[in-house]
Amino acid sequence: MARPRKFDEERAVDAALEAFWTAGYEATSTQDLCEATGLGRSSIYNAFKSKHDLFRRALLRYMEHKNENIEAVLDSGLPVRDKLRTLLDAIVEEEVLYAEDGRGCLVVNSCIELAAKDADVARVLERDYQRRFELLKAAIESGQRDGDIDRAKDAGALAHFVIAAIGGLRVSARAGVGRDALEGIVRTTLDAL
Amino acid sequence: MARPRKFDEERAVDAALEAFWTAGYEATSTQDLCEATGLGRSSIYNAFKSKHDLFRRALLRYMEHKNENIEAVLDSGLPVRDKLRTLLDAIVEEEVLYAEDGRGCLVVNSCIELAAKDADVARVLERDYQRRFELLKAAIESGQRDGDIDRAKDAGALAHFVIAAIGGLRVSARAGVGRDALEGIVRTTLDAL
DNA sequence: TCAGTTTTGTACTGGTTGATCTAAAACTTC
DNA sequence: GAAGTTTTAGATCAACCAGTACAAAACTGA
Repeated sequence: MARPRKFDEERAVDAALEAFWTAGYEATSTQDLCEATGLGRSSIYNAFKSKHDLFRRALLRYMEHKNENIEAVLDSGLPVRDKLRTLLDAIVEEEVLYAEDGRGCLVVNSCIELAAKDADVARVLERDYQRRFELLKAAIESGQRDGDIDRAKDAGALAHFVIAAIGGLRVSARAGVGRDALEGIVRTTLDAL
Repeated sequence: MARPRKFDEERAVDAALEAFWTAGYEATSTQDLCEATGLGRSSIYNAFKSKHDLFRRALLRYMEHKNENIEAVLDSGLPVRDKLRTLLDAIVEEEVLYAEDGRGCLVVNSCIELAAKDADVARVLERDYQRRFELLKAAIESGQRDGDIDRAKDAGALAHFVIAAIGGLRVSARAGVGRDALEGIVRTTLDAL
């Protein structure tokens, strides 16, 4: 039919993700995106409608990847408390690791940078939150059936609490809190369940 | 000596704060700052070294104001748990209120937007964290002496936990979580102490 | 081989960015 | 009222912004 594309669209999204992740949406210029993807302006604007559209794709990809990891942990046969501990420990590990190149979590970053002024992104973030909420709530309810978590407690409230704890962990990490203190926060959070 | 200034520097910082608060550092242009303060370019650059310097001043002012409020609550004669409940309830109130014009907390916003790439701002944020940490730790220790909080627990760890909870509340609020769920998070947080 | 189609490289758009320069205006002190 | 000092207004700076226009290149199917 016609001239074929020389690049893989998914790869390009991944590269763009890397750029947005490290610098944020506003601070990433289209030039940066060209350099990160190795593509020319035309190729990018031909494959994606706009910088905003490319960001949306990158964000969705990030969420997909992150949620797969979460599901993997929650689908394991471990007792709930261990599942949640694994999840929270991973956040600490990640933040301590990322602290060096200073990128944090793209979802949290986007909540702060964009949710208020970008209705489109806000909708994506809200849907992602809902998905994580359902996953966590189901895990907690299952833990209640197993007797690992007090049945008198509201599983939904606990799920919201765990998600908030993760966000808090990430903000604190960016504020300069060290590994030990972060691990303390994880312990206190788990004690609350 | 010379021509006197026609404007109040503090007022200008306040106006700039308002602008940075609503849009973030990067997204606020020097033109926006001129309009927000009602000053000309020259006046701003004469009084402040740069956009960055003005932001720093605005951020410090915001912190000062916020910390005054926190100290006022912690200095009240209330039992610790009530102090902390007051603090957390105020966050929910604030976030639900701000959700309409969508600005959130400038400290949290700056942690996410700038801490990683602006060593200067990072230092300011770290010092602010430390200050809030000390205030909370002291309040919790006092609560332990009163018998309101389990003495076996580490006051420092609890203080870190409370700060993280506040950050988490703010991120969740920006992700679209509603008042009821936020209040649930507050309840769970208080139960953990 | 050639018509048809898509991708790609390059130049360019109008607009905005943070910051500076110059000179006039405004004030104090002597 | 003049000398000296600072603030102000407005023009201006090069650099960069997201996005587009256009034509050459590269491929497919006939």
